[in-house]
Amino acid sequence: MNLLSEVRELFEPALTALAPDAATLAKCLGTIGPTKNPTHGDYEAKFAPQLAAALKKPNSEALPLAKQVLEMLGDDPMVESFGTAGLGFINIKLKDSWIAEQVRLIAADERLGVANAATPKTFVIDYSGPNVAKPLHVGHLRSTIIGDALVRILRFLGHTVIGDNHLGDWGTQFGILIHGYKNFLDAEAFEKDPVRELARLYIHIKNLAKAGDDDVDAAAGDIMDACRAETAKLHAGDPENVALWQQFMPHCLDMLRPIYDRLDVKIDHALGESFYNPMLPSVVESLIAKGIAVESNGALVVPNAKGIVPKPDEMDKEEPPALVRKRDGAFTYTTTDLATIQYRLETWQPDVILYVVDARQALHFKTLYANAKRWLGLTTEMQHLSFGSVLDKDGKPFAARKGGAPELTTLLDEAAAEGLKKYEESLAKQKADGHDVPDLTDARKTEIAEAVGFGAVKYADLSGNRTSDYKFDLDKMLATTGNTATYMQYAYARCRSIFRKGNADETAFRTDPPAATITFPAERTLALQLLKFGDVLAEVQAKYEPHHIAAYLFDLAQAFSAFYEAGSKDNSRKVVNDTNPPEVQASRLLLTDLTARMIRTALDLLGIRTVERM
RNA sequence: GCACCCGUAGCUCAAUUGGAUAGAGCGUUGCCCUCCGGAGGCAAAGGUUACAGGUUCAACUCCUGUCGGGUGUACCA
Repeated sequence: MNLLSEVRELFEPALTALAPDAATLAKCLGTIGPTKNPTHGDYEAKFAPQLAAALKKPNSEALPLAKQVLEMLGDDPMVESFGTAGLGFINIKLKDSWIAEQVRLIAADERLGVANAATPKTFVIDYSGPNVAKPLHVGHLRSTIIGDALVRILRFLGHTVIGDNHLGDWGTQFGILIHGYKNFLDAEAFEKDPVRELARLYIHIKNLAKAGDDDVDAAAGDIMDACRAETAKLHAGDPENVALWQQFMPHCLDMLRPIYDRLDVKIDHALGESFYNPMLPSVVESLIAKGIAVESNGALVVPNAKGIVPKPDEMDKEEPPALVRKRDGAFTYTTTDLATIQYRLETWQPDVILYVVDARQALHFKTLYANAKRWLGLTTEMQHLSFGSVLDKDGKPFAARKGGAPELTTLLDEAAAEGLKKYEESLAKQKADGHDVPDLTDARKTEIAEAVGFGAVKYADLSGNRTSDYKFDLDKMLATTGNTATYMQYAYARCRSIFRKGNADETAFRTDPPAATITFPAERTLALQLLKFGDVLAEVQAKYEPHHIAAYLFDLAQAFSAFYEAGSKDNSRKVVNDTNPPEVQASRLLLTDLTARMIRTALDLLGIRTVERM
């Protein structure tokens, strides 16, 4: 079920006959879409002015052209009526009976009418990628959440998706840990809880270094040099430091695991920088052999896009080259990323590689792609899906200066606490209003609290398409009214409750659904909205923009609310009402159950949980 | 200096990628539970889409310039 495609197919024969070339045809079909303004009907086609222009006809010919197209179409079981307006815009109203029948069809489908991709592809999605030696903070959230949603969505659409967590497990942060371990270790604490002690050491060193920055203690300023020296020794294969790295790594991964678990994020692979370390010398050799990398200033570089290596004093006019080996012989992240691309191509043969990484690395990915292309001659689509960096409530960057970004663990704790608070408030209110509400077990309450709290945090990331910076505002993030995950979760629980009240056989409704009928406007709006899920997923896939799902869900939940509210003013419009004809009640229960399934499926694609009661 | 991203209601964000009257949520104001779940619904107020030009039947969207914010600018990743 792809509603938009079906509408476009209606017009395709006529437009093919009239359009002078394929480009015009595609452009004309592209103007067909859902209406913004409901008075214009359900769908609209705005190709007439463009088609007239392509045919070198004056604008006054657009409206007659639109009418000519409509005459070529004839009748269709889908369409109630066509209309034309203004310059030649065509308005399309779908037939109620057709909508109702489509609803019944998608209800019988496990996939809710969403077709598998016509040409399944293999995707590698590179996301999350934290530096493992330090506690995660909110800045790591976006990549993890957006990447996870894309994995879920593309997989649902029938693609092969490989998620890869490109851990930062080989950098300076380990020098910090090693230096800390050698100089500031609390052996007893390390024995008891290595994860906590490593985190403490990291923060301790950073604080010392920070003090040095402010010239409070000049000697402390040298501490980062000491850490860098430890990093260099590690990379040079110093046995003691390598042994420490091997000792630390499992603990570092232990720090990450609970966070991913709480977020319901499972990443297929975690091939970090260290994994590629052994391959780097051969990458560089190959770059030299193919004449791609050249020596400059003692370092080994790949020339910039213009094919030149600017001299140091020209660097402010020309783009810099990409450094693949430093003067001291160490490799860079460009080298690692090239090795990573090569490994991914050989191992998975992907059609597409997506990087979910913040916008500051835009230039790096641009040159990386160009260089990988020259080096490997790859045709694989590579795309950097960028997003802005984290700002504080006042819009200032979370600089390393003061405070810094809150830790993720703390954020998740607060989110769950807030979820619990909201639940208990709601519970108290319902009791005060004389409702008979069952006391749930603590386990159930925790389930609700986490669904609500974590859902709120995720939704904050997934409901917007901002490529600009991300303003971190805990209160807004955890809001549970309005356009939030909670609103959708609540709508779900309410659908489930109403369906239970209808006392109908759920399984039958999902395998051999009753006929749907449309009896009032809000019911029609809901039914039509249910048919649009496939269109939305197609759009999400085309642009890798999950936020359209959030917009869809909000529209759906609102459509359901309006459908439901209609019953509070008019008993004949209630979903469950024994005085209504049985087939009317069955149809409304079908819409209710289908709404619930749709919300649950769509939230699941965003990685957000639902609960049966809340 | 150069390059990239961004600027939409008081705040946070949408806008079918050039289409009809720029839409939501929060906040503000006023309504709606004799209840099929009020974590809800209805309504009002709030806009020269940063500014100035240009392109065309049509511009938040494309082009040029200005202002403001962010980021990047080879030996950190």
